[in-house]
Amino acid sequence: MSTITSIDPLLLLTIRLGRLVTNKMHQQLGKEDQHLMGPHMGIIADLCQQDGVRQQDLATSSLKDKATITRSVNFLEQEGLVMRTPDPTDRRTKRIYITSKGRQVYQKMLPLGHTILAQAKQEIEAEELAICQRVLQQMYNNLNQ
Amino acid sequence: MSTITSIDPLLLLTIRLGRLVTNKMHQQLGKEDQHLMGPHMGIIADLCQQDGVRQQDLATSSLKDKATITRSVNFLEQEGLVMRTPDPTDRRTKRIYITSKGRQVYQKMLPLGHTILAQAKQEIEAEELAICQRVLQQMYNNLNQ
DNA sequence: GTGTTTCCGTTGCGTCTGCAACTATACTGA
DNA sequence: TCAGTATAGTTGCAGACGCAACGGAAACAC
Repeated sequence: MSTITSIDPLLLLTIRLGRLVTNKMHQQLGKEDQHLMGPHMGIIADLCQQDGVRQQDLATSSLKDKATITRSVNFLEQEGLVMRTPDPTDRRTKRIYITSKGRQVYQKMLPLGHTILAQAKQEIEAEELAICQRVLQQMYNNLNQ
Repeated sequence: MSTITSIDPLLLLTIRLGRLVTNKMHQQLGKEDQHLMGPHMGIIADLCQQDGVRQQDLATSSLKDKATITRSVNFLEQEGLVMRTPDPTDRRTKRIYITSKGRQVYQKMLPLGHTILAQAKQEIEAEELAICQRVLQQMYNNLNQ
């Protein structure tokens, strides 16, 4: 992080907003669930939308290194939230499936997330939110070519 | 990071955009300067705008822990980019000043940053960029109360 | 077939990070 | 004045991360 985000106010905001949201989320979780929060939950959320993907897919969608994904999946597998199954046609790859316990945890996190989001977006017009999202997406695409 | 950013597309974008920009920045730096990039440069950028602040101030402005700032300032001091001087009226605090070498490094990073920013913002109307920034700021304020 | 290249996942290593505990100093109120 | 509290910075510790190197498996060349 940093250098460039310290130059440009818009990008600085993106970083700060992300940090702030994460902190809020963590505060409002019960002690027994805090160890589940954090970077691993992004994978759970991903899997709830598309199950049975490869670790490499999770890496690209989250913009993290595949090594990091390996370790996250290790953790989630130990916690019983996901399952690793070998791909029948390609012995290199492993397909990741979410378990029912994994879905439960996700359902538990969702309302918390929605509350924080509602607070963040209050008193902002829907149209302006849409523009904001479109601009960020465009910037991302511009850099990602 | 994550949980919530995986739920909300706008917040997911903020995280991804920040990561992408950092990666780009790092790619375009010469080998001998890459070790200067990274989280420490945010402090340099901060100091170029307001010199002689406390470490705690740097922590709050960057939303990082004061322990992290301590270690960053250690690094920057070793590299000769900043100076720690005791506060004359409060023996607990130390004032951080940027050195001329620090300013030089910052001036070196600036054009690189502007290039990447120009690429990111190309073909986006100024007005929409302004709206985007305003929305993010508002969301930040909403959460930060 | 064999050799080369490419891809998936794992592991080792170093860096960045926050939290908690600590020291030293400043402040506050009886 | 003195006890209690708050604050600035440091350090130990553990978690998360990326990069580089590796092994196994596929794909492609010839």
